[in-house]
Amino acid sequence: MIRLDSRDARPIYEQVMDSLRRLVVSGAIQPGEKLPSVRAMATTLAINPNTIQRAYESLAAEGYLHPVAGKGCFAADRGDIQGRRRETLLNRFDQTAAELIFLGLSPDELSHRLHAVSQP
Amino acid sequence: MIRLDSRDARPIYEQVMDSLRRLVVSGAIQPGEKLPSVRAMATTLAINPNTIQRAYESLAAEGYLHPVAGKGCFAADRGDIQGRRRETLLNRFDQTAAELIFLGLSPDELSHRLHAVSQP
Amino acid sequence: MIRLDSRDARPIYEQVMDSLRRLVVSGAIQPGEKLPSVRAMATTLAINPNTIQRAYESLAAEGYLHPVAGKGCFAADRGDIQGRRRETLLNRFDQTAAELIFLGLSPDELSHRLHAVSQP
Amino acid sequence: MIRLDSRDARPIYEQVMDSLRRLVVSGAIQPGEKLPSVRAMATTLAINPNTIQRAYESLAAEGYLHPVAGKGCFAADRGDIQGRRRETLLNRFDQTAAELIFLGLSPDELSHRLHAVSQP
DNA sequence: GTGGTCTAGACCACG
DNA sequence: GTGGTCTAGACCACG
Repeated sequence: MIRLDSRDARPIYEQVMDSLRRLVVSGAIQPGEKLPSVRAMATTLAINPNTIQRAYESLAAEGYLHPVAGKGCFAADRGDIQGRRRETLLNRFDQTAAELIFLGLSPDELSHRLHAVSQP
Repeated sequence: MIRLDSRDARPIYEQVMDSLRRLVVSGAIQPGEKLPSVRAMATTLAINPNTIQRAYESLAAEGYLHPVAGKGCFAADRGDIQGRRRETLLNRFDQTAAELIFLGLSPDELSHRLHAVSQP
Repeated sequence: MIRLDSRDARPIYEQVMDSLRRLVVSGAIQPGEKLPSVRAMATTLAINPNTIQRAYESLAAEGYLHPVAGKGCFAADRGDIQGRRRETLLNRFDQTAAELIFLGLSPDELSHRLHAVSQP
Repeated sequence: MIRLDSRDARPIYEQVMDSLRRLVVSGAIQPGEKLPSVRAMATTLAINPNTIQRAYESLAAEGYLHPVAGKGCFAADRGDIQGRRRETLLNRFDQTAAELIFLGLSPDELSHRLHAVSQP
């Protein structure tokens, strides 16, 4: 489920964060579901545990998961995800859309894409 | 017009690239228009010329501007912008939209935003 | 016939050289034919005469044209073109072909291209 | 393996790029193989690390290698090489061939060279 | 240890 | 004057 790409210039912990967010967004990981332990995931991905630890901490800061001492990390409910993350995404959405429209795509085409994305 | 944010984790040359792209996309910089010279902009922003040089080079690789040795850098036409940039933006658009929809925004709300963005 | 491209990173005198070589190679300029004077061509292309002068001198060094004092520059016969230019081209040919073959093109495909090039 | 020629008019980073491309094309460097670190190669060639860095970056942009921060640079697979590089080479191939044919070489001679190049 | 970024300063080709 | 190249040296993130 989590694929690391050595050709990807981004640091590994960011790739891990991105993969986990996508699994949550797609429903592959359900709210309240327990995530693999830091050590387990580090072993599976053949990665330094510190790297997974950092990804988990950052996702917890965003509200995507919440750690329970001695029990592990659990996927959060949508409502828990920080407003700051939403702002970041809305800014990115506007800027990306503006540039795509500048490059010749019509708002209707992009609208179409939106509905395709929302009904997978 | 170009604002650098020291709290922004991204490197300076990327912030410069982003600002310049936005100025082109918004029409504040017109196709064919001459940009400030590497040294002029470096002085204005109180940044090392090499850093501006790098931003200009990367924007040239994307097709956003074309340098003419001895003359200066000029904003390109939309048609000159590399297809790879478009793909990057479409991927970002889909992922950002998917996460926003997961966070509770409806496709219709995002559609509204699209049209707001396209008619400034 | 000679088109300068401001988007081309190469210096103008090289672009001029390249255009003139191509005109000779294609037969658009015949052996012995008189070329426009430095001043005439500079005016036509809206370029500094020094730039044309440099292109003419370099082409003369390669054997592509020979200047006649007080008369102008004339296109040379094939036999006059320097052996050094031929060596340069053969090296470039081998290297370019090797890389194309590495990238997956077959020698036969390239052979086909050769014959297409030779019968325009 | 990498030879720099001070008489060569091309900048050092391009000479380095050319040498590395040739090593990859010839198979002396295999896909996935690790290249010397930026600093190691800089020391070997008695060149500033920034110059090597630039060569590596440009080769990465072409798809010839991919850097992994903290790990090193690795030779890519053929499939990763950008299509733009292929177009550049095809243009160069056609022009070089056209000029060689103009200079008296027959397409058959060049065809022979192709097969010699492909079976080293 | 490795690549990524940045500064400071220099010289050159082009036109 | 302008962009292009190069050197020297520094600090940082990542793992």
